[in-house]
Amino acid sequence: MSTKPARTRVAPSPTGHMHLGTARTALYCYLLARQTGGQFLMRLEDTDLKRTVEGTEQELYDGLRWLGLQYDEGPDIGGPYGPYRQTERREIYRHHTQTLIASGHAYPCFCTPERLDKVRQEQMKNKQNPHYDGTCRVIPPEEAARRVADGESYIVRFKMPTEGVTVAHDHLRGDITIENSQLNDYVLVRSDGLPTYHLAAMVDDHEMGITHVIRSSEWLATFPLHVNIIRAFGWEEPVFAHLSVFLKPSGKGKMSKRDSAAAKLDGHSIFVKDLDELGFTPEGVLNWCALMGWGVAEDDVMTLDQMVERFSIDNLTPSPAAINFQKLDHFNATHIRMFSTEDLAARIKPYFVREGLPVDDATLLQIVPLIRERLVTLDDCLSFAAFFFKGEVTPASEDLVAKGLDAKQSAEIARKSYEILSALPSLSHAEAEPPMRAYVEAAGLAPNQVFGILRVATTGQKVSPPLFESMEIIGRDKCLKRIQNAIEILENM
RNA sequence: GCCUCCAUCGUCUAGUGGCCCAGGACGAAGCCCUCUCAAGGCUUAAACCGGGGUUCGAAUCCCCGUGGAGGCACCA
Repeated sequence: MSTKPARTRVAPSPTGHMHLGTARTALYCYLLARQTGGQFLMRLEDTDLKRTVEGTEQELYDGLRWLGLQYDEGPDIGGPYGPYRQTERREIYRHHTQTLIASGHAYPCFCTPERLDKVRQEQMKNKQNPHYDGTCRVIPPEEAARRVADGESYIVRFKMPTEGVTVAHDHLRGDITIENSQLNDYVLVRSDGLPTYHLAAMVDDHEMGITHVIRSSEWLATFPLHVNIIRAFGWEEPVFAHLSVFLKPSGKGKMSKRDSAAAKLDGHSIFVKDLDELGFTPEGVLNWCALMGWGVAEDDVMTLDQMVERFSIDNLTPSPAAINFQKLDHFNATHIRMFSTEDLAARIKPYFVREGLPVDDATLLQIVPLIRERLVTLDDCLSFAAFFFKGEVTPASEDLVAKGLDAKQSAEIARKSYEILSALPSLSHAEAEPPMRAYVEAAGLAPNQVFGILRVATTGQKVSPPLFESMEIIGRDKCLKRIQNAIEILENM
C-alpha cells in the first residue's frame, strides 16, 4: 500500500451509456485516492465531437454519484486544475503541440484522408502492416511551417523513433517491450484542431498532477506511444495500471450489443443506469464489479469503506474476467440483508409509490423485516409486499385448493379457520398461531395444507412472507374479509 | 496477417519455490431447519492448459507449444 497521497482520475467519453468498465475504473481510482488521502477526479474526454451523444455527460455524473464515488474535482464541480472538460482546454493542447513540433518530436502532416486510405489499402493488399508511410515526416520544418501559415489543412503526427525498442512499465504486468519499428506516427491533433486521446490524456494527466493512471487494457497497444509522448516532453511518468477487460458471460469475447440485450431480458445489464432501474443497489454493484479484477482471499462481502481499507493496487489481476450476473444477484441480495430497516424501507418505498399503492411508513417499517432476506433486487418488494397495501386481493381459485384435498374439503378448512380467527380479538402473530396450530393437529392435517389456504386467501398469492406475521400487518378485519371471500370462491368451484 | 498481453475448480479468485494430495466466493448437488418462498447451518463434487527444463523440492522461475483476449482510425 502506497502511503503517499495519490491523485487518480476517471476519464470517460460522453459517447454512450455509462457501463461497468467505467464504474470499475472509477471505483479503483476512488479507493486508491481515499486510502492514501489523495484526490479522485473526473475528467470528460469529449474531443471527438462526432461521437458525442447528448445526455450521456449527465449520465456519467449521475452514475458516479449513484454509485457513491464522489469525485473531488470535475467538470460539473470545478477544481484547482480545471477546466476538466477537454474541449475547454484547446489552448493548453495547442501550446504543448507547439512544444513538441519545436523540439522535433512532432510534425504537421498534409496528407489527405483519401491518400491515406489508398496507402492503407495498398499495404493490406501487399500483406504489409497498415502504417503511415512517412511522406510528411521528411518535409523541412520551415516549409511545413510556411504551408501551415498559408492555411493548408493539416494534422499533427508524433515522430516515433524508428529504431530500437520502447520499454513501458505496467504495474500489473511489469515491463512491456516493443520494437519501435512496429509503432506508427500516430495522429496527435486532428484537422479540426482538437487533440486525439493520445495527446490530450498525456497532457492532462501531467497538468493535473495524476500519480496513478488506472485505465482499460484496451490502451495497452498504444501504451508505448504514450510513454514516448511523455518522455518527449521530459515529464515524469505516472504509475500505469491497465485493467483487464470484461468478457461476456460465456467467456468468449467482449460484451456486444446483442449480449447486452440478452442480459437485459434476463433482468441484468452492464449499464449503470439500467442496473439502478432493475433494482440493483450501488453497494451490490460496487462489490460485484470490484471483485472482477481484484483478488480478495476471503470475506469478499465489503462496503465501500471496507474496500477503501483493504484495497491494494498490487492485488489487481491482469487477465480478462467473464461477467457473472448470478454473482451480481448474490452480492445485491447480501447487501440488501445488511441494510437497516429504515434504510431499506426508504429504498423500496418508491416502488410502491410508482405502482400507485397507498404506502405508509409505519406499515412499511413492519414489513421490511419480513421481506428483507427474500429480496434479490429492490423491485422484488412488489411481489412480496404489494398485497399489504391493496384493498382486496384476487386469489386464483385453483390456488386455494390445498394439496391432496379437493375444493369442498378446502372450503371446510377455510370455514373452520374463519371460525377460529374471528373469535380472536386481534390477529397478532402470538394470538393467532397457537389455536391454528392446535386445529391443524386435531384435524390431522399438514400445516402446509391449512396455512397454504390461508396464505392464498389473505395474500392472494402462493408465495409470501410468513403467514401469521403477514396477517398481523394486514389486520383482523381485512384478513377475515379476505378469508370470507376465499370461502365463496371455493364453494362456487 | 502482424504486434502486445494473459493462462488455477463451470465462473470470479487466493497462492510470489517447501505451510497446497491447492484455500475462499458464486453457481451445482445432498442433508438439516421449515406454513410457501427465502435466509441460515452442515456436507459433497469441481482446477494448477500441454511438453520440456532449472532445483533436493514448482501452481509458483525459464523455454517451446497450445488456447484466449486486446489492438493495428483524423474513436476513445
